[in-house]
Amino acid sequence: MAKIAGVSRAAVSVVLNGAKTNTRVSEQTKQRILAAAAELGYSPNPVAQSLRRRRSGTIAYVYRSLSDSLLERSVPYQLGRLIMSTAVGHGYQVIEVNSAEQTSTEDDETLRLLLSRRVNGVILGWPKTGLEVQRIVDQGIPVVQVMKPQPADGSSTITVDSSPGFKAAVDHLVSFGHERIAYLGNSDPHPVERARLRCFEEALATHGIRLRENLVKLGDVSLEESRQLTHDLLAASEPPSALIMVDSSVLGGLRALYDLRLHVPDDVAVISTDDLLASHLYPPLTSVVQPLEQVAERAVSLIGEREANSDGAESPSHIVFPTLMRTRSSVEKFS
Amino acid sequence: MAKIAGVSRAAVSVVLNGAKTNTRVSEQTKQRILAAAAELGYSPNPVAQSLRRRRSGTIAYVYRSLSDSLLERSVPYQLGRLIMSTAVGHGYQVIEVNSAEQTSTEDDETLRLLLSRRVNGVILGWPKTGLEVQRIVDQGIPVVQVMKPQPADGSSTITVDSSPGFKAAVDHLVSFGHERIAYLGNSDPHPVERARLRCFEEALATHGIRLRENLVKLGDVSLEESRQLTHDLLAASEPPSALIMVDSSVLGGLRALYDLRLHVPDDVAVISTDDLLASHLYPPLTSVVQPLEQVAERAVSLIGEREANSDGAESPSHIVFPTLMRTRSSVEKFS
DNA sequence: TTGTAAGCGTTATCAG
DNA sequence: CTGATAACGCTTACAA
Repeated sequence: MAKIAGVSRAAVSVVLNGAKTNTRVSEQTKQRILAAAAELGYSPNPVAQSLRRRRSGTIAYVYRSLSDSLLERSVPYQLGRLIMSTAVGHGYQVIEVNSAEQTSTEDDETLRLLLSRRVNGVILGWPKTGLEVQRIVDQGIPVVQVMKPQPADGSSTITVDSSPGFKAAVDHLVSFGHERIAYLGNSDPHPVERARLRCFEEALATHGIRLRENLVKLGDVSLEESRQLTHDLLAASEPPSALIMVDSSVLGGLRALYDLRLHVPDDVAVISTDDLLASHLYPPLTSVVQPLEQVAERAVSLIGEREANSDGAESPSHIVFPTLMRTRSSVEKFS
Repeated sequence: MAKIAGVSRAAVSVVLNGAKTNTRVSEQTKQRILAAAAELGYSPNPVAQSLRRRRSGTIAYVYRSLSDSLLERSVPYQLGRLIMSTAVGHGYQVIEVNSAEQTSTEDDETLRLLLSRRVNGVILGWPKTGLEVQRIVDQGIPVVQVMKPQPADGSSTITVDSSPGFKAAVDHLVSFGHERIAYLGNSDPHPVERARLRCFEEALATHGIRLRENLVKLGDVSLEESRQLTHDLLAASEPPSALIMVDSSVLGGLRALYDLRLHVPDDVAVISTDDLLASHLYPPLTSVVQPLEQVAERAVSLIGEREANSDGAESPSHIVFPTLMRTRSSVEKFS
C-alpha cells in the first residue's frame, strides 16, 4: 500500500480514481501520492475494487453459434472481435460466452455465473427466446441485443436495416440488365430475415419486376444446403442471371457455381450480404454491408451510458443502422 | 450468507468447495448446509473468492495480430476460440488480448493489468521477443507459448512439426506426376517458418527432386503480396504444375490463379497449410493440417498442471504435435 | 482538509 | 470435529 510511503490511504483512493466523495485532498498531498504511486509501481487491485464497488469493469458478449467454424459463422465471431477492441477503449473487459448447445439448466448456470461475476452489462446476439433475455434484464443488468433481437421489455436493441443495401443491390443489377434475380436466404422465421426478403421484393417492385416463386429459396445457411438450393435455383426453366445470397450461404452458393463451371460474373452475377467473406473471395463479391463496427461500438457505449445514469429507469434505446452496398467485381465484368 | 440459515460460515466454505483444510464437517451439518444453499439459491461470490484465494480462475490468451480480418489471420483467431471452449471445461475463464500495435509502454500496462487481475496462466501466441515472454515468466505465472515461441527460460512451448504433413503432401503431388512444385511461404525469419521450408526441401529430396530457387517465394502473407508472388512463380520459364501455399497466403494465391483463369486442379494443383479456409474454398483444398484443437487443449491443461504442482520449480514442457495431410479436391481431378 | 473505521464475501488458521 | 477471528486490498461515509 502506497500510503506507507506518504499519507493515509483514503487519500490514495481519492486521488487515484476521481472519486465522487466529498473528500478533498490538497494539491500538495496529491502530488506526494502520485509520486509515491509512480515510484512503487503501485496500482489498485482490480479484484478488490470489484468486490468493494460491486462492479467488475466487465461486459459479457453472449451469442449462440452452432458452428465452430469462423467461416460459417463469421458475423458473430467478427462482432465479438469488434466488441473486444471497442471495449478496451471504454475500459471494459469482455467475457465471450457461446450459449449454443446449452440446456436451459446450463443456461441458468451461465447466467448465474455472469451475475456473480458482476458483469456490468450483457451484449446478447442471436438469443433463442425473449424469456431468456428478460431474465437478464430483470436482474437489473443493462442488456443490449444486437442483430437479431427477441422481444423483451427493458432491453436495448441494435439492428440493421436491410432496405438501403438491397435497394442499391437490385438497382445495380438492373442497371447491368439483369431481370431474373434470385434470392438465396435464411429460412429462420425471425423478423429480421423476413424483412430482408421483403426489402428484396420491394426493391424489385421499384423496377416493375415481380418476385417469382421459383427464384426464391430459403434454408438453413449451411454449406451443403446452400449448395443444393443454388443448384435448384439454377435448374429453373428460366434460370436467374443474378443471385443475391445471404451471409454464410455464400460459400455453398459459390460451390454450386463451381460445380456447374459457371463463372462469376461472366455467367452469373452475384451479390452477397455481409462483407467479411466477400472481399476475400474470387472474384471479390459486391455485397450488402452490415456496419458491424458501428454495431459493436454502439453496443458498448450504450452499456456505458446505461451504467452512467443507472438511477432513473432509463428507457431502452432501439437503434437501427442502415446497410449499404459495396461494389466489387462480381457483377460487372471482372478485368 | 447461507450461514444465517444454519450453522456457521467456515463450514459452508468447506462444504461448498472441497477445501483442502483440515476442517471436517459432520454429514448432518453438511446436508443442512447443502439444503440451505439450494433453497437460498446461494453460491459463492467469485470476486470475493479471487480476492481471498489470490487466484481468479482466469487465463489470458495474448496474441499479436496486425489484421482484424478473420480470414487473414484465421489461425490465432481460431486458436482463441478453441482455447475458450477448452477452458470452460477446465473451469477457467479466458481473457483475450491482442497485443498488436501496442507500444512497449502499453505492453507493460497490459501485463500489469493481467497480473493484477490475478490470471492463473498466460497462453502466448506469436510473441515478438523472448524478453516479453521472460517478463511474464519471471512473475511466477505459468506461461505456455504456442505455435511460434520465442526462447525464454521457464516457459512451456507447444509447436507443430511440419515434417510429416509436408512429406505426405509432396508424396501426394509426386504420385500424380508433379515435379515442378513451387512453395509460397512466409518470410518471417522465425525458426518455425524456416523449418517448414526445410521440410519441403527434404520431402522433395526423397524423390530426388532438387529445390529450384525460382520455385520458392517468401513474403509477408498479405493478400496482395501473395497474389503478386504467385504471379511471379507462374511467370517462371518452366512454371510449376503444383503449388504449396502457406496459411493465409492461400487467398492471395488463389486470386492470382483466378486472374490468370487457371483452374484448380485441372491447370495447377494446390495444397495449402492449415485447414480452416481450405475446406470452404472452391475447390476444397487438400491441405497440411495443424492440429489446433490439440494445441489448445494441451495449452490449457498444461496451465492446469502447472498450477497443481506449483510448489516445485516444475520443469517446463516442450510439446510437438505432428501435422498431417488431409486430402480434398485440389490435386486430383475434381469431379 | 485529513484520517479512521466499517464493510465487500470468502477462506485459513487456530483455539474450543 | 466445530466455530470464531483475522486477513485479502480496496472504497467511502463520517468524524476529527
